[in-house]
Amino acid sequence: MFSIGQLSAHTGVKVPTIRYYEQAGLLAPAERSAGNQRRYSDQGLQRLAFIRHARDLGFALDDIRELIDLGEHPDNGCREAHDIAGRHLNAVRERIKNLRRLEQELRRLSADDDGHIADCNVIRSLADHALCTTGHD
Amino acid sequence: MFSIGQLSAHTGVKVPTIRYYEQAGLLAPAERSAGNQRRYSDQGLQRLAFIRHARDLGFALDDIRELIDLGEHPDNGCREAHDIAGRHLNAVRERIKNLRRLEQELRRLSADDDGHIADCNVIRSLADHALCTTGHD
DNA sequence: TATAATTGCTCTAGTAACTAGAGGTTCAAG
DNA sequence: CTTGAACCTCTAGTTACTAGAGCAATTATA
Repeated sequence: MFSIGQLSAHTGVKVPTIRYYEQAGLLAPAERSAGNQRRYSDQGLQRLAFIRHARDLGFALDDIRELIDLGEHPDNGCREAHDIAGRHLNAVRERIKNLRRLEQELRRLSADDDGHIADCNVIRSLADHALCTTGHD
Repeated sequence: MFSIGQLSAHTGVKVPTIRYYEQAGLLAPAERSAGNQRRYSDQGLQRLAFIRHARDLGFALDDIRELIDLGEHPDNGCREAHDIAGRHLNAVRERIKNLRRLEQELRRLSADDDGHIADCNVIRSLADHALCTTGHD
């Protein structure tokens, strides 16, 4: 049995965040000690590690809730789990594309200029979208 | 002079968002009509376009506030503006790197398997970080 | 010009995913 | 047995908006 602090140390998830996950319904309400402090089993640790991992991969809490549900009903095939992961993969690819365009323009925007604000590329480029070559709309 | 709706149409920024920017101090309080409705000049439009563009590029509102300040004090060189943009560029590159790793793992995780939840890659991989090859910690 | 439809106003509250703080209790070490 | 760290609950703050209530102004049509 771990205290919440030990669980936190094992998973790298901060203590208030663990409590938050519980009240958000991602973790089942923990057992309590005689003095009302949370106590966790290995199972609780597994569950939190799952959540942590999924969060690291950028899954939203709603998605994670769904994945947990799927994992607990072994009969329902895993097509849905793949759907969630697939959706997320697409979203990630979109984000990479957008960030690449963005990187380009930021690089251009950061190009050296002569140090007078009136001619400052950064300011001017932001002010005048017409100067923008990458079309990020 | 534009109404807030026209400004919105011109810039693609939603009406409540424009009001929000005003109360957040990014836009100067707009002039008002006899009946207390906001009226905007070309200047207001320029400013909002600036904000919009910077937001599209992912700058935080705090950064934008700072960039606006810099743009309004022409004497202060533009080194600081470059600093902000540079910092942001680094952050963007970081994010791209992370997302690439993430894409890899998601792709692996989405690989086909046999449709029984007990053996589902998605669930299993999320549950057991040891299966993860990409080291996203 | 009268009226209806649209747009605008302010204010409050909700969103995601936490984080921080107040004020008090329990636990583990010495 | 006492001290100090870790724990408890609860409320409120964060970012960048978005949604809704309830009412006022403007614009278009009759």
